[in-house]
Amino acid sequence: MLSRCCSSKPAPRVKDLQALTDVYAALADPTRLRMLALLRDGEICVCHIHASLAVPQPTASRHLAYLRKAGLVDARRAGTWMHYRLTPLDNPVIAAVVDAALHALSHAAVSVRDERRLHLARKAS
Amino acid sequence: MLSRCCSSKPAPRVKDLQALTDVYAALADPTRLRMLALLRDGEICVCHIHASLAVPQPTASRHLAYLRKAGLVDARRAGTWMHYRLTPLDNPVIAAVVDAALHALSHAAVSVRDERRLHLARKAS
DNA sequence: CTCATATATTCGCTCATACAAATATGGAGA
DNA sequence: TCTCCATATTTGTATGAGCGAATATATGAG
Repeated sequence: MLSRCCSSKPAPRVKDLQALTDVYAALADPTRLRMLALLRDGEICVCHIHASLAVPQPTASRHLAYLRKAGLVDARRAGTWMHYRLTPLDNPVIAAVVDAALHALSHAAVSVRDERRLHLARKAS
Repeated sequence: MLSRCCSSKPAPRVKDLQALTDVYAALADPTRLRMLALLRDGEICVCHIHASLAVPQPTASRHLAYLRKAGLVDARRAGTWMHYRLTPLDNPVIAAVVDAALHALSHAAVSVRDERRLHLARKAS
């Protein structure tokens, strides 16, 4: 049987599976996973994201738009630059899924490399 | 920075992101999620799966093959019947991701309904 | 061997997404 | 206003997954 867990919490719900499958679809791409891993430490502008991941700028923009539509990231304009950050998720069930992804990403070698490039890019600017 | 967690464990690794994105792609479908939720309680034969989910048999078979190729389920033949069960995952990082999915599914109303139909189907046979 | 049942695969189609390249938008500063 | 730079979107194309319907395989019974 589906065990009754976290019964003390305010009854998180996943009404239908659509919300869940949308999140998983957003996570099912290496470029988007690398972006989320980078954003773990706070907001980053698009220029640094596409430099750190070494992907073309339109590609970065498209994937960030995808993540934004999926509700996983927020954007903030500051002059010419757009800064992206992880969305604080209100649904604890979804939040746990995303946390598991971020945790898994911390074990990926490519994320460590991306982060190193991010620090270099930030120092250079 | 990507925080150093579970440092006491035997160094789980995600060499490239392919393994991770494959898992997320497998999870990005409502039928497959419902199947995994059902399999949480142990192995089930295909006939009960497609009856519980109320999907055509070829659809059930196709999605089960997908999950098997993704390494999330195993199959065992017993005469005419095929019994599927969750694969014990050796990679703890991947296992945590799947556990998060199963936990999320325990909060989905549709999973509760599927499970009820499973009990009815088993009683009837 | 033949039939019936359980499971798997193929076919034809549609839709969504990925990419590269080009173009458009929008703010900053001269 | 004009121009540059950062960012976003569009276009055209290719790939891949989903489904329903039909068909194929495999096991057990007679």
